[in-house]
Amino acid sequence: MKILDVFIQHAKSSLNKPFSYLYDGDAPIGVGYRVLVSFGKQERLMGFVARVSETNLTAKELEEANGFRIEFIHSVVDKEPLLNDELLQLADEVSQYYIAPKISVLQAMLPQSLKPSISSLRGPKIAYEDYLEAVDVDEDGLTDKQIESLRLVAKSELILKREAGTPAIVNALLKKGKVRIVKREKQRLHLEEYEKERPHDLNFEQLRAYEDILNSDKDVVLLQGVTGSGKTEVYLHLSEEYLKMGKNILMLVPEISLTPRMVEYFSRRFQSKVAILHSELTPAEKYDEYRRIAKGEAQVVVGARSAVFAPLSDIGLIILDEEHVESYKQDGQPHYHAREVAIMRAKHFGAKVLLGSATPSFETKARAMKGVYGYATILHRANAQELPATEIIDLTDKTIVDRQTKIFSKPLLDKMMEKVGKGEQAILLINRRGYSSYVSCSRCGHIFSCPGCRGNLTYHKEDGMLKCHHCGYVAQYPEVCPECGSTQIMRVGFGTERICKILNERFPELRVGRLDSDIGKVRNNVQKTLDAFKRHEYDVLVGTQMIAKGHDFPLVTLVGVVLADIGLSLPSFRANETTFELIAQCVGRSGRGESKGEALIQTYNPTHFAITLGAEQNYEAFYRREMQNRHISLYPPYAFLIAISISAKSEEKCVQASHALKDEILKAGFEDVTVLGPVTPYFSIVGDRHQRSLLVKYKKAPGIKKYLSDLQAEMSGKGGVEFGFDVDPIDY
DNA sequence: TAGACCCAATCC
DNA sequence: GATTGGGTCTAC
Repeated sequence: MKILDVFIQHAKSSLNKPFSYLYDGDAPIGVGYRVLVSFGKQERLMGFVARVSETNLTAKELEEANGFRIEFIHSVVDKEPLLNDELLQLADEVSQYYIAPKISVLQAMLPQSLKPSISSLRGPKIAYEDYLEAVDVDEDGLTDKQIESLRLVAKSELILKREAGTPAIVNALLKKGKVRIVKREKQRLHLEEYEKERPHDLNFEQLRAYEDILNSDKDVVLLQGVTGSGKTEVYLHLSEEYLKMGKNILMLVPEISLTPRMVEYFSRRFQSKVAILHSELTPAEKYDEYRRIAKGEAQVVVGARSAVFAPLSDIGLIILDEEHVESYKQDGQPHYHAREVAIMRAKHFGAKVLLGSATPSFETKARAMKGVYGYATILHRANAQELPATEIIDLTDKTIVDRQTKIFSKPLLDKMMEKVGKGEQAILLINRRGYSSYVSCSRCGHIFSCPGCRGNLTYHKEDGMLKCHHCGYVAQYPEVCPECGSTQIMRVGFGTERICKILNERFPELRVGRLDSDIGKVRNNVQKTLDAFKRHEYDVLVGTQMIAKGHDFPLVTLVGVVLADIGLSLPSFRANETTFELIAQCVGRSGRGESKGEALIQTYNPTHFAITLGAEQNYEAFYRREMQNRHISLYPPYAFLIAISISAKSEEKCVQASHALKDEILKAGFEDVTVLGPVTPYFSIVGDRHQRSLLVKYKKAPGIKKYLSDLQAEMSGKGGVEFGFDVDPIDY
């Protein structure tokens, strides 16, 4: 008889330990198999086998020896282990580094249909999907959420059922005959066949970088090349070299929308098989691709963050394009960073990691300067284009602001119309992160906020509703102010929607496209909008950071940053860095075709160094200057950070526990550890729990993660207090 | 005093 | 994460 040590599907710190089960069946079993088990009063849970041992004892003897009864598993789910030794070991390493429950790491590594979770059994083999079609758009007697959903369906002709709203809402609409179900065959991934293409010759600088990388004795190399310097060409030549050696390539891009382009590059260049892996594939597509890779049918894998876990073997080279981009760090648990995971994996294979960027993250740049990483540079644009002419526009000068629109300056509007008149295109960039517009009463100043989480509600023109970006609450747009009864309700601030509307009012003939995360929610819409822009169906594209990355639009000769300051006001030690990056990156977007580009940056802080140096694309000066700040205040890369979030139903308990935890850590006797806080985070209540956070800072504190992990195992869950970690947090 | 409601402990 | 059992609150 076998004893199986099993991790239960629930990713909770108090369950982050193996539970023992018995098995004496004939089906093969081992580490990396999933099993169905009962757990307490829960009849059917998924478990993941982490250890197998033989025993000669009977169930009864085992019960006496252990002091508790060991149950038999229900069944073995898999016919073979889900993960190989390399990936199992990686799961351990990631779980330890990020102080995250092991099961959460396994769940992040595997595609939906293979996750150690009971939901994976609903399987990817579904051939049909339910779509919705609007039948009757009369909104009488519907709830706000139902109206929102109905309007969405009506607007989109045919929409996936699960994208139209929660099942409860959609079912209510179905029952009332407002919408009906249309069945459509589920699309499997279709990879295009591309014509083969001969390698392009590298120019002098590219060649030198290529050789520097290839000959470097360092495992990790930073390739710092200005925007438009042809880093991709270097990636392709290096890949060719590694493919020739019989090694495989993992190619990571920061945004899902960048994968198709990269896949095309690789497919055109090599006859080798390319696989795609990212979170917007359907579960079935993802399952197919995952299996293909695991069976060794792919030599190149292209994908976003989670593709770093692709079951590719014999990896020779891992490339992270635009390595500084924040989206490489996962928001939720486990808070892993694809760059660090890539380095862990590369170590196992003896592979090389190539980090490419025009504006490297400070962590990477500092390591390259210290000689920990190798360093290669490309200082000039590939086609010897000049960098765009950049102008900073001071919005505090009221005479320069356009009276009608209030948010645009005259130079920006003039320049935009001039370019469009010449048949060229413009991009307007809005940095909305950490900033939301709101709706308020202009008589009494009442601000409409979300009853659930206190976030401000924002107005959405498309369906005329107020929405909470944080929790998804929806309400009708108010006729009168609930405080004073006034009807003078106004919308303050701006988002992409409003910018588009203002432009349309001011210039009705202008064709304006919009791209932001709201649009991005509907599958493939991002790509459609980008393609349409590329085909010149729009003159101007308004969008968030999404458009500042990677895409090549030859006709774009003007980039306007509508308000550059927003990032600066964020309460983060990275505020300057992200502001600089945004400006430098998007200035680089302009003028990639024949004609010289221009960039205009509107700001209330025209002399701030992050903005002036960003406009010049002077990374080195910015790096030197900002590194002094980091040094003085002891932030990365001069120190390591671990953010701890503490939550409890009672605010008092939460605060108490936070202080207790801080004292505990300080008492533990680590030499140079400081603990900041507790502070109240921006969203102080999530669900029905109050939140506080601590920040642990250290330069060198061996064993601190083990200590924190043990502390969590010991204290978590007691007294209704929970805590979780974010190692190397992005937004602090 | 039954039922509603909340909390904390437990799960192999 | 889900379930439960025991404690307290509350409505009649």
